[in-house]
Amino acid sequence: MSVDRLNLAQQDAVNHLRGPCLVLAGAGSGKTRVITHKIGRLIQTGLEAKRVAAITFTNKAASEMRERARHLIGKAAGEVLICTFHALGVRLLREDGATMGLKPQFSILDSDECLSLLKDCGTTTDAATARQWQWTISRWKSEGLTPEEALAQATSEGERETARLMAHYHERLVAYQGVDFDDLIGMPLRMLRNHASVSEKWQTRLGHVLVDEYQDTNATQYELLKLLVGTEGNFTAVGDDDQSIYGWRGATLDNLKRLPLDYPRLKIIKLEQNYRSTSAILRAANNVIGPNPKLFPKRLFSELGEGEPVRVVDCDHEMHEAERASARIQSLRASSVQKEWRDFAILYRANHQARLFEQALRRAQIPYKVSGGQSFFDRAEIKDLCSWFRLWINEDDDPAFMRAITTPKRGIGHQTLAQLGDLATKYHLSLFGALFSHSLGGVLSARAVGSLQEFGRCVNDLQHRARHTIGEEAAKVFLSDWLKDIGYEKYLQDAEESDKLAASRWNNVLDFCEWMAGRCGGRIDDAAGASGGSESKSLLDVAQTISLLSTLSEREQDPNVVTLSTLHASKGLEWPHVILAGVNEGLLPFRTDDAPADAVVARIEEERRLMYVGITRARQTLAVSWTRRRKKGREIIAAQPSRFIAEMALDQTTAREDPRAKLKALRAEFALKAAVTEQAAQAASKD
DNA sequence: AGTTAACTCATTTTT
DNA sequence: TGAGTTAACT
Repeated sequence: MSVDRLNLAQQDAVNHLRGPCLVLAGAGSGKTRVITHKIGRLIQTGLEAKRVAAITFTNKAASEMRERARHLIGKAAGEVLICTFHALGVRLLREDGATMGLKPQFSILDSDECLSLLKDCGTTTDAATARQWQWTISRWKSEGLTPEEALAQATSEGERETARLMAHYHERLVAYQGVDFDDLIGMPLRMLRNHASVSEKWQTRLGHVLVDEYQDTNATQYELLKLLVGTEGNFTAVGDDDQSIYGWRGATLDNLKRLPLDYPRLKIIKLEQNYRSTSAILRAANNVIGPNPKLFPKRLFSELGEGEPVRVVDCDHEMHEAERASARIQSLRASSVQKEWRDFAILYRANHQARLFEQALRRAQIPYKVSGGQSFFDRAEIKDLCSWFRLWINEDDDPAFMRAITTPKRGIGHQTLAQLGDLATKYHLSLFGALFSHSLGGVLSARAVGSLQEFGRCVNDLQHRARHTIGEEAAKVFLSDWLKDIGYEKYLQDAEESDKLAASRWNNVLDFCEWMAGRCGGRIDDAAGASGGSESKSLLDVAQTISLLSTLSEREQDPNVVTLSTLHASKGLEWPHVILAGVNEGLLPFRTDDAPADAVVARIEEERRLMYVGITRARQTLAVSWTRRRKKGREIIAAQPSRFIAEMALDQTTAREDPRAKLKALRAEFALKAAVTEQAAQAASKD
């Protein structure tokens, strides 16, 4: 391994091997390179690979990190614990959760299941209020509050009500042997706090902990990290206070402020050279972030040259904006050096804005992908299958039970299940546990009891076989037999109106099985970090880790297409050509008029960082567009450009939009009108 | 039990 | 504009 391609600041960060280290890594300053090199250096200087941990926020970041580490240091990278915060939490709990009364086979409930659980516990079935509860409770949990503490600090009757609900919700989770995502941080934290032997064990095991995107950590993650590294404090936190855009979900910059206080020996290193963007782009970025108060002042610079001026594009309305974005991509791609579709990205504030851009790109026959959106594992058919897996792992997982027993329909209706539920509650059993209760015959018909128990036996049988299904081929056979058994393909065909849709869902199922089998064969990386290496695993082992995943990492090699993404989802990525759309006052920054006065300042600061993140995604060219009118609900209102546009200091950094592009956009607009009238004509002829 | 018709209401989102 | 949910119906 060589250090010669690192600049001085990067070398400092890599060579500071003992004690606490904070690396303030500006956008595009090579932070992943620093992390991977530091992993390598730690191992090189004698630390066992398995005692090094690198923690990220997303599975994607973890996979990338693992890939780059393997590239740099080879085989030893496989031993390094590279995983998300949550996967680390899972590992802590599976190993030592017994100290908290948690079985090693506990289930992880996704947010939908938590939501229905909350509806169950609460007094309303209204989705909006349930979501509100969920959000509040998650917030409290991310601050490390127990239900009792939440109740104590609640300031309104509404909050007290929610806190009581939280207690109730928690009891139910314990009964299921289930945890939600926040628990994956909160429970290990309490475990390490309350059990000195466990925290000593982990402190000894981990020789150095590196944390990526440190500015995104919340209060519980800070404490967890603190307990993991002990008083020695052998850790490297890498982050950028200017890219903190997840405050609304509990991330707090206090974690950066506290670090020098909690660790007086903290070594602080700033990475200020940007290797990504031109000076013109970077200047715009610096100007936008400038007004924010600075925790650790830094100023990014680039040696890539001045580059193209940042363009500001004003549009009449949102559809016009989409057409011009599409036209810009076409004209840029046609100009000079050859460019790929994948070199372009359109970034916007909110998901729904994607639709207009999709239309425009489709009309122009430009291939694209919408990043974010619904994840593979959120699809109903995948969740159906996962509910069975979960039941094999943990019979007491009631949400999984409910889903599995009703998909496909097997003649067991609401009434029957309600009776079963009553019985389970009465005798403090899980639904599965109640299946074979002697009292069942008293409340249900023999027929109902029969089908319930048949389901139970079926689950037990599958569970037993899944445990002994090891390796890729065996898993394939098992899964296809199982799907045939429960008649899942037929279920999809019956449930779906169009054959086409049913076929595509069935295709998802097949993809998923293929992927599961691949993991059993050990040929796919274990992004959840349940176990390293590439040996064969049983189907049950594999099933244990999937609740943490959201994408099928393997088949997601970026195809050559234009990216549409929210600003939030764009963090950490980069493109040669970026279009920042909808940069309107009221959208970016998002409406600030209704917030309480003291919150407005903090809100604008975060919005400013969001704009900063957007700008710094661009390597070579950046266009910022806004509309003179925009839709708000049902009505169309006059709109202003975002204050951030003025703050980028236009006169120095920008130039007028190329008139030819305007012409092209005009032409595109005509094409659009034609398309619309055609559509209308078609619709009319249909009726 | 399952389907349709009216009705509401819209940031950011990973795990 | 559309998705998602509820209530009422068959």
